[in-house]
Amino acid sequence: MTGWQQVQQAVIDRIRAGHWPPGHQIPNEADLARELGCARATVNRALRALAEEGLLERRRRAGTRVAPLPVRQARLRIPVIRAEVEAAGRRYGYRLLHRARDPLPAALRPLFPDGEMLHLIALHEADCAPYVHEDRWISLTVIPAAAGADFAALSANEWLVANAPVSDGEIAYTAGAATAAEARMFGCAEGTSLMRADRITRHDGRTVTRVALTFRPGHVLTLKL
Amino acid sequence: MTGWQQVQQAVIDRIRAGHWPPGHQIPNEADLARELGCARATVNRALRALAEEGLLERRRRAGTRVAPLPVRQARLRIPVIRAEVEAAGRRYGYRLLHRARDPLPAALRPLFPDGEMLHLIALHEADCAPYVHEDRWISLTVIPAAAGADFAALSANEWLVANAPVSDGEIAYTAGAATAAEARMFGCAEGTSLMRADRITRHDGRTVTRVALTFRPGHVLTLKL
DNA sequence: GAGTGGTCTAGACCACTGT
DNA sequence: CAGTGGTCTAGACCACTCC
Repeated sequence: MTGWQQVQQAVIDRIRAGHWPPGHQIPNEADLARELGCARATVNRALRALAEEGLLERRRRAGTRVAPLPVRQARLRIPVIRAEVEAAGRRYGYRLLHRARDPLPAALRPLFPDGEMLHLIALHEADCAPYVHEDRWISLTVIPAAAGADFAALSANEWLVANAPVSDGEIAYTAGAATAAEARMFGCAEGTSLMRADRITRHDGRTVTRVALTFRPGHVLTLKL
Repeated sequence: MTGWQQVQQAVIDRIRAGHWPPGHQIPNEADLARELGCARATVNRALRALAEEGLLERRRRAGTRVAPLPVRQARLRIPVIRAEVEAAGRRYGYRLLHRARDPLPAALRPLFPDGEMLHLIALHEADCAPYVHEDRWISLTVIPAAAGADFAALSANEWLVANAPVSDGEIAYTAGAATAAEARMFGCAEGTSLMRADRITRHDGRTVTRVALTFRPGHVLTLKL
């Protein structure tokens, strides 16, 4: 009965009971281990998991504290669009609409200092209906192999997850009104609310790719707590 | 040079190099430890982290496989709205607009079988301008103490994180058009695109609270890969 | 039944950082 | 400088599950 999950529960219980209020420094690992009758490694495992969840804050030498404002975190599983469509039992389609070494718009200049870029525009379809519109820029300086990839056969996303080392990035979601062109494409009224995503992927501090996605009307973004 | 991060990198390198294609079963922990010259616990730590990231799939007896389609995951830190506003250097305001034991709408009936509910409507403000509109239902069966809480002084979210044990839940984001009432509240045109969130929080399989949030125009939802 | 990952232990050393 | 968490080790036992 000395599992790390029990240790975790014991800590949670004391926080909930008010014995350890927000901001309070809790005993160090060695003391907790002695008190709970387990090895320090077990306590470490339990506390590390709680810190990842945002319930605790840990710093060397400074010790472990109860987070002042417990920040809840949710996980978003970002599916490859093809998998998302097929999981819904619909037929996936992909059409490459544009591919060229276009000059980089000024707005994106800060992201890609080197400038040698590949520009792709594509449409993902579900049962032959437009599903997601994709406007992507890929740095040929960071990923030279992209110049020779056949993006008409395989979507850029799928090619990149298999061929590009990725370390970090961000996604920003916003709600926006459909332009006239988007309204035509999705068969909706101009001004309809659409979900947009702007995704930047980096490796070693250099931007690998930036993609602007526009989802069909009614798209739902689901996250698990 | 036998840290778990080095083990992790070694595994990633082999996957990238194509030695271990998607779906391939990789050597077991003991063999990998011997080959890389470290303890099995170190290999375990590395592989467990990669499995959490979605790059590997692990099952007892069946071994460890490279995920067929590496599902990238992003983390959303869900801030307490007050902290979000204050972090932007703006003054936070909170107004409780409605509080009553209203009858549960039929649409929400399946979520709360027991039916004794508290209904709250509130507005979060930044620099006196509407920031987020909140429409919340709290189960008094699951959280009886909520009946006596002073939600005029402290937002329901902050009260709940401090007083309600929470195990899991979901958030669903959508883009929608502003209703006439929302347009008046936010000072925007009717039909303006707004980000909405529908959040359900559970404990022990019972729904604790359900909240519908409507964000001011231009809200950006940012996630880190 | 046997092989795999999941976990625990006791001890040790290291890295960081507050004082 | 000293105290804390971060990590590694070698060994052990257990839980699950495929064969």
